[in-house]
Amino acid sequence: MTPTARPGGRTARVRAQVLDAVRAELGEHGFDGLTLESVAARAGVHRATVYRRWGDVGGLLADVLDAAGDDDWQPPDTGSLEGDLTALNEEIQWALTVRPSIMAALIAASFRSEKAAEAQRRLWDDRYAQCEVMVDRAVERGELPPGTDARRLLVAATAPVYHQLVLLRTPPDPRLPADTARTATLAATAGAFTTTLRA
Amino acid sequence: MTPTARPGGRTARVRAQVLDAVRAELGEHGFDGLTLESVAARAGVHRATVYRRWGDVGGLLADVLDAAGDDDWQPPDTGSLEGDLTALNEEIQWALTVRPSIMAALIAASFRSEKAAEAQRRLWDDRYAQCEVMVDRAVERGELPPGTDARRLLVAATAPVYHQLVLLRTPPDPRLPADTARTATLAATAGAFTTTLRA
DNA sequence: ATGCTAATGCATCATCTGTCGCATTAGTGG
DNA sequence: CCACTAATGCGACAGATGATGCATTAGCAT
Repeated sequence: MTPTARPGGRTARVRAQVLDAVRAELGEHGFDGLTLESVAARAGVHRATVYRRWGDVGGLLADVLDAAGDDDWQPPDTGSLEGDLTALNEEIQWALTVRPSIMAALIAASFRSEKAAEAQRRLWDDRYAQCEVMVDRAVERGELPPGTDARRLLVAATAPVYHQLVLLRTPPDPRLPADTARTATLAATAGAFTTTLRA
Repeated sequence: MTPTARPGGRTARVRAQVLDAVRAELGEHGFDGLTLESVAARAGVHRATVYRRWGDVGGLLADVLDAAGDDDWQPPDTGSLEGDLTALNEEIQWALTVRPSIMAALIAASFRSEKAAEAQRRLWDDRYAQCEVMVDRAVERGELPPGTDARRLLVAATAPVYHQLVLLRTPPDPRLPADTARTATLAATAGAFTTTLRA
């Protein structure tokens, strides 16, 4: 949006109507049933407007994510690395299984829509960067050796959750977040992610 | 295919032409450029035939996978668990980055096509089941404690590779397969995947 | 209030995706 | 060889997706 854009009443109202419609359609019909036409109809907004402003389903989902505006999200801080990773994985599992799951839809859309892929990338970059503090705290507490590569640890801790729920499409298992967190913690404690231990 | 189907000359030839065309189109235009129309045109086969027989792009990719017929695939056997997991991850990394990557395309298509999703599921079930022998061997060698959950270990060892290459879309890193294998091995050695150690 | 223009609605068009009835060809068994 | 029918080609159609020119409405600055 350029500085001359009009965020006034109608523009904002259209956006709100459309994003509400996305959430409603996604909740009722799932990702497969989410079309630009159905969103426009439900929002009472003209198709051309939706195409012009959001481009494709991926663009819609990306904007739903933007509108959620989790700017105040904080990484978990439970007092232990394993607790932090478990809490983080619980959040991820929730985000992927809740109905409607914007996250799951965004991932699915990202294979077809550059807008969705970009939004996905930004979100993950932000979240992983923010979570690095969990690793810093663990090092300070003496739980982890200094020089632990935070990003690699975080990916190792969270990837199985995404893998099971998104790629393998297995039903959510309530133990998955904690199991995966424990695995990563054991590996990290053993120095799996320290850069100084690798020649 | 029912017992009365005709795998005779023309039917087999059409299939071969179409599957070759899929590979060629995927290699030249990527997943985004892969359409049923382009495949039919390139194969010199009528669109209606391709729709009838394969249904959608996912069906085409699933059949390419079937035709590859890796019935003789064996899990790696390097003499150590870490070596086996590293070799397995190298194969996965290769399969996801080679051009044309049937695997990457199948994953992308699986969010839109039940045929692709089903083919994906079967392939993963088969591969993970076949790889369990790697864990059995490690237990026999005394590398792992008895009662190690093979599936959980294999998912933990491979999920970061898929996560980085498929979901995060990061460029392939030649150290990724070995790093990830080492992480899973350290965790497994520490008992992360033993069912008896968890109350 | 007026002028300017961003944003939206409308109607229409083009292209893509998916399907279907009919005709033709190919493969099999007797 | 003939009969049967699975598989394919053809042409046409329907609906979905995406885009566009023009008209209208809305938001902002003066």
